[in-house]
Amino acid sequence: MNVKQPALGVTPAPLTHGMRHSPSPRPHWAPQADRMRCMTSPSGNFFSGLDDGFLARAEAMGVVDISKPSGGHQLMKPEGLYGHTPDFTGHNGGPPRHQMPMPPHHPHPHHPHPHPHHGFGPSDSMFDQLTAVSSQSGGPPGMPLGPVASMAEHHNNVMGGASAMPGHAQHHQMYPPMYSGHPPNVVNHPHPALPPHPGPMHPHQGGMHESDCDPRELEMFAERFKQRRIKLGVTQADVGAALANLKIPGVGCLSQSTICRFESLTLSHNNMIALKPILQTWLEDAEKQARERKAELENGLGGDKKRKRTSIAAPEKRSLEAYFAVQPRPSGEKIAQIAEKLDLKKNVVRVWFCNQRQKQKRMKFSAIAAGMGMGHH
DNA sequence: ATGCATGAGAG
DNA sequence: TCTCATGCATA
Repeated sequence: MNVKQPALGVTPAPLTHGMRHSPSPRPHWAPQADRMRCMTSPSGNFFSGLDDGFLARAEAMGVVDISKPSGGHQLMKPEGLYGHTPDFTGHNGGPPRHQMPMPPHHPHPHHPHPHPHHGFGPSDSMFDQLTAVSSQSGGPPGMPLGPVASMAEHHNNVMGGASAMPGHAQHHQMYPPMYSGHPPNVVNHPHPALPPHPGPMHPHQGGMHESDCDPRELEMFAERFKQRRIKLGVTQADVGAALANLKIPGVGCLSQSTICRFESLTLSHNNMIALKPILQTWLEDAEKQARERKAELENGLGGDKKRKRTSIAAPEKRSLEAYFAVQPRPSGEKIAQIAEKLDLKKNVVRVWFCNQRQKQKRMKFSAIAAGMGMGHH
């Protein structure tokens, strides 16, 4: 039932266009130093020695736990059989949501999860093995992208800062396709030609300004958005589903996850910028409707197959983190080696690294703001 | 709220 | 094969 629709992405090209050029004030998402431990050392490529040395050393340090490749992972049961589960998320691939700003949904409980971050301190020897970290991906760190291929291309530079990471200067995909992931719920139509630039998004939200690229601005918006959303009694999932009702070309619905990430600023900067106008439009629309309803009152009127999710055990995860610290971009071969050592599927390891890299890049304004000397909150 | 996964687009 | 946007499933 909840078939994924090959819809295009949510973000209509123009969405992001408008301000693409504004010089990003600064590297928005400061790479999290901690994790960014991609040290470099004169001796060649770190992982090259993985098979032997690295692992052994890491293990010795208690960083890597090779001793128990106890099938580091297990697949979780499809059904969320936890006796309980359903919090607001319960209706995930569920039925289409009702209208928009709908009825006040119960506030959702949330369990804070402290993530104990293991402070594995790779020894020097470990790092000595690494270095040219992303030599392959090559681009000069901190550099905004090189090849100014197409017009469209330079658009995505709003965040050239992305290249703060060693191996990230490589490609910069164009903006439009941005949201072309595989949005299951996105109910929009492939919108082929979207004017390259202007006509920002929607009449509703008043056009984009450079301020929209400002991390602080985004942070504030996200905060306000959340508060107002809650005030409307709408859940994150509701918002995501309601987006489709906006009828904005190319914009379909989004998942609770995405809305949540938007509010918590854990999306990439580009993504935040692209989504902002959409959510802003929704918010204004929803509040308007709420007002209308209120006025009326005062006037006396009146699934299918579930995907398995691999769960990587703590020891294996620690090992992966240790590897990641040394080399966030291991080659396919290294990945295979790691996978074997940890008794994980190669693909699982590969995806883990991809996700880890992506995670690093997520916007965390708190951190950024702090780094910017913005002592608020 | 977040971990792991998918898939498009780019190189 | 990587990045990136995004989602499902789960804690």
